[in-house]
Amino acid sequence: MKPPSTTLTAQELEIMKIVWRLEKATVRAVYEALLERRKIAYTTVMTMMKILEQKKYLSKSRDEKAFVYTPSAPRNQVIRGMVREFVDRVFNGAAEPLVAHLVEDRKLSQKDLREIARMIRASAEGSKK
Amino acid sequence: MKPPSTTLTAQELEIMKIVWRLEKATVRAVYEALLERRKIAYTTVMTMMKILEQKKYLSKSRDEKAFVYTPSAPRNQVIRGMVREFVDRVFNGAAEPLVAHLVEDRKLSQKDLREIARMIRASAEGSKK
DNA sequence: CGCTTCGTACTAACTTATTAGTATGAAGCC
DNA sequence: GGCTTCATACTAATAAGTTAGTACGAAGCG
Repeated sequence: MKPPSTTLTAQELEIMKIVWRLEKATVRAVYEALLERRKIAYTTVMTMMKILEQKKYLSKSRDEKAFVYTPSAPRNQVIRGMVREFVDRVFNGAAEPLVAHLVEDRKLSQKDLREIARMIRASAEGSKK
Repeated sequence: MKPPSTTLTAQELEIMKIVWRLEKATVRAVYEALLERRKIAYTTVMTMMKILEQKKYLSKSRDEKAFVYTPSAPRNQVIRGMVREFVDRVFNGAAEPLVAHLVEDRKLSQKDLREIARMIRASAEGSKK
């Protein structure tokens, strides 16, 4: 009785990004957005979106001619889940080493660093009070 | 002429974590370490380690009776690659939103936050000079 | 020496992911 | 009305990942 898989694969995430951006989209709209990046068949997109519906990331409703898909959960919530899963899988749940990697790898600009420092202060305030 | 796949899957990473910890290991050693967590067959571990050798994450050398596997690359380097891939795939290369999620999700303790602040200062020093 | 243990190589079964083709029906145009 | 367009449902082919069984040789033991 286990829910099978449920995590977003790389290509599923690509599609979700598009639907989040458009807020709602038909298969055709997603197909055309994807075409700008790579060759893909219309039916392939349809299959993927059907899977995303099964996985509960999208829900569909009929509108005139074609189905319109909308995200079942906000982007932030889903991404947060992916970050959690990644931190658990790679760092056994410890987030600090991940940030250490980002800092060492110069993935963060000076502006980013200032922004993070600001968030840290805000977070410290929030949990102090 | 492209190298097929090359990324570490979840179970491959589990094995790599063990080998990194032991520094070098036979199939049996990894098998026994894995058994503490879950039921798995000896030959399954062997197959996985053979795949890891093909993917160039492990290299083997004969020692007395059995093969001894050693990591081909240091842990930090491989993990850094995984972080990069994740940041690219999920955040289109932007690391700052990832940290924002960690902060919002309270994944970082006060101690972590202080440590990160320290790293940020060190990084600022390093790039300033 | 014959039997058990340990190790490797090879093979296999099953699952999930990825991509796309075919069939079919509704809608619109000339 | 017949042809093209667009949409869905169903089917399929391939690849990758996961797990493990079988065959077989070497080593050690009683």
